[in-house]
Amino acid sequence: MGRQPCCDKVGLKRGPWTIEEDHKLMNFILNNGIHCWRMVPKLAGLLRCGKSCRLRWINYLRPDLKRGVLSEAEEDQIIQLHARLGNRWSKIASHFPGRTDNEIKNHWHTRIKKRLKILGLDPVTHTLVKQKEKVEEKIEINPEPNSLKEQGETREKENEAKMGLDETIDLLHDYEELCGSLDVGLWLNQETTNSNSQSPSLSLKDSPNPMGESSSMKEDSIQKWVDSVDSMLSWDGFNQLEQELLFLENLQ
DNA sequence: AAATCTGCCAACCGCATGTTG
DNA sequence: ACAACATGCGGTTGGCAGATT
Repeated sequence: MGRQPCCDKVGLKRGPWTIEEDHKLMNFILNNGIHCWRMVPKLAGLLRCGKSCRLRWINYLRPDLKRGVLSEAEEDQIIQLHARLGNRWSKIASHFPGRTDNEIKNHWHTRIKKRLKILGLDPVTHTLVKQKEKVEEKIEINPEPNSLKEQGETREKENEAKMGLDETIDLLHDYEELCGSLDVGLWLNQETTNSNSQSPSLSLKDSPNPMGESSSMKEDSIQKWVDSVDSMLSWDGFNQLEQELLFLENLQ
């Protein structure tokens, strides 16, 4: 026979995590580490399944998380990596210490996809779509204006479309500069082959990181964190959580 | 001021893969 | 070798906040 089930899901809490739950989970992990996620909620006194605890820790509570919006440089690197790796968010996230796959995935769907569309690029294949036709369609909205007002509106639309085109060309140029030296076409071909065969050649260990970050650097930073777990009990975020919890307790 | 729309993000769900007995 | 389970991953969704009508 195999192992025991992960969780029975009956009577388990779902939805947003409270400060108190965060505090319990973080306190438990900092004191005991992670050996088995199934046991974590039970031992930490949480009415959550292990999966939910794991997700909360990885995406929100981990002390090595980098907060704040992604920089333009990070965004550019995500585009490069996506061209190369596709939707393998965890692989992409591994190039950004302190960033989570969920964060990068969300950022991709909310920001980067739009940016690529403006560039006239297909976010999936990273290839050009017929941008010029789109602009011409926009100009053709009202081909024969009758009144002066309509003529003015038409001119406005034309200018808007032309400005959009100029902006797009600039952005496209940037994109070419960004990806040109990286031979996206070659990557795409490699990736098509590799994704079919699940080749390990794209793993962090084997492929050099274009930004010069290595998996050993990441491991090193994690090791530093592990080494300093004791002092973590006084780190800022944790203190803040503790204060918030005390505040809530005082309210009750 | 209220209603509606839009963007964002945390969290969930289900599947794939790895691990254990 | 196989079944049962744990873990990791990517897709999707629900709900909140701010913007717009």
